[in-house]
Amino acid sequence: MTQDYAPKSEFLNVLMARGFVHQCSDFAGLDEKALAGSLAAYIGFDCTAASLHVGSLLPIMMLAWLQRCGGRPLPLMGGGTTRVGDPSGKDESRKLLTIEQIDANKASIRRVFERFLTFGDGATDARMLDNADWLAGLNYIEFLRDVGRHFSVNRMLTMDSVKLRLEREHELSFIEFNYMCLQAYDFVEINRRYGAQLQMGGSDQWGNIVTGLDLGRRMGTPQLYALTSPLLTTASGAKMGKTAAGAVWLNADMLTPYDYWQYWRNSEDADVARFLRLFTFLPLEEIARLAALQGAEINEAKKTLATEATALIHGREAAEQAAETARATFEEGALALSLPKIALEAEEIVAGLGVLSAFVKAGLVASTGEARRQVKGGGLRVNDLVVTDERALLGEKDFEADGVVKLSLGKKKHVLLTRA
RNA sequence: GGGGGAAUGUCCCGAGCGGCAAAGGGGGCGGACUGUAAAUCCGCUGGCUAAGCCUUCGUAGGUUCGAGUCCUACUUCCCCCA
Repeated sequence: MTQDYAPKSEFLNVLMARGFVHQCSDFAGLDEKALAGSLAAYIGFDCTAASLHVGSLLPIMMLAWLQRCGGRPLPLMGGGTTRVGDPSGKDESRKLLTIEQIDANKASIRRVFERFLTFGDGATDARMLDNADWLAGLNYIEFLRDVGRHFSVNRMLTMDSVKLRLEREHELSFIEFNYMCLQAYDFVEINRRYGAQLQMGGSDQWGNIVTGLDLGRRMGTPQLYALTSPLLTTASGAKMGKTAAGAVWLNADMLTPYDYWQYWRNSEDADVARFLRLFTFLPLEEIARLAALQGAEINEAKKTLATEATALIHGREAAEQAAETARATFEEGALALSLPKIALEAEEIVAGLGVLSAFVKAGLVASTGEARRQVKGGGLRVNDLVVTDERALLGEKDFEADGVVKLSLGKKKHVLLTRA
């Protein structure tokens, strides 16, 4: 839904050229603000998990570009709203997290932003916000009187998200209805406290953002703006960020840089150019060159994508290390000692460890039952030899010259067993 | 408040005359083909000390040789009437 608007400001220019823009409440107005300089914008992130995943990367990149274009990024932690539990995830309201959990998550998530943004007190320095600061202490009566009266239920009822639910006679709980109000109030509060005039977010947030914009008008803030990014799916339609092992986490302690690199390396052909534009800072000319590659050459583009994307969150060194590990493993078929490792106790090795349990221990399969099935399907290998006997034992002899045993599931997943 | 329906393999959807480890999809994993891609085809998709054993159909009881299936109570959700 990207408009034909030709932006004058660098910020909008970059965002539109790279495919970040889905909808904007007022291109011209926002463009002018951005051009005038010191545009402050925020994006909300919820803290229901200890790490953000690739799904959150897109908004993070938008903040990063804002800063690079001379604006002030304000990542917002939903410390307050998370306490209520976001009900927008249709069915069962998810279980509420304790305040301790939320705080721990918050602290853990925070670190990711430091990779992308420069924090501080200067005009274009990022600042981490937390809506618990103003929401937690809200007084219901006061809130109703000062803020609640500005919400037009009539208007809210016409919003797509609400209208749909009503038409299909789906349940829409009171708390869910109110969530919008809290989120809208955030916008006003953040404008008053930090001068943000722009809220960005995924396209599913459009309604919430616009409600905030509306509330601002009624409560006398300067003109506010909304900008949303497209909902990201892979070319074949799957949601981003899900793998068998679970979400693609951004924190290194929840997903190794190597696995993260692999995630991007395995992108579909049709996604590579788009992902390069969205998830790397490479210049568009360079991306255009990579995007022009055909056939097997696209693999070069994928490697660039993987390395660049990994460098952003894990650092250049870790990214290149991951690239090298992959190169040795896949292109030379060599034993890369930098593959993920699992240490075994000496006694286990002497006693001999069943192949099946070895794979379970390595985390490549979930149970010996699954290992057994994989053996039947020819999916397990020890030191590159297909496992045919599920009763085989791993012992001293299997530790090659390097002192490790390579376990592989399929062609892509490898783990090394080492001696403790 | 009255009446009617629903909850199934802990990823999702969804069949299930009292013999059921439980149809079928989707998703996922593995194999073949390729380029660590897509598409296509094939296999697998409760656990274990594995020709056997154990645990699953909202929860708790009951009937029965035997219960996902029948009965009772409870919980949650949905619909209709008030």
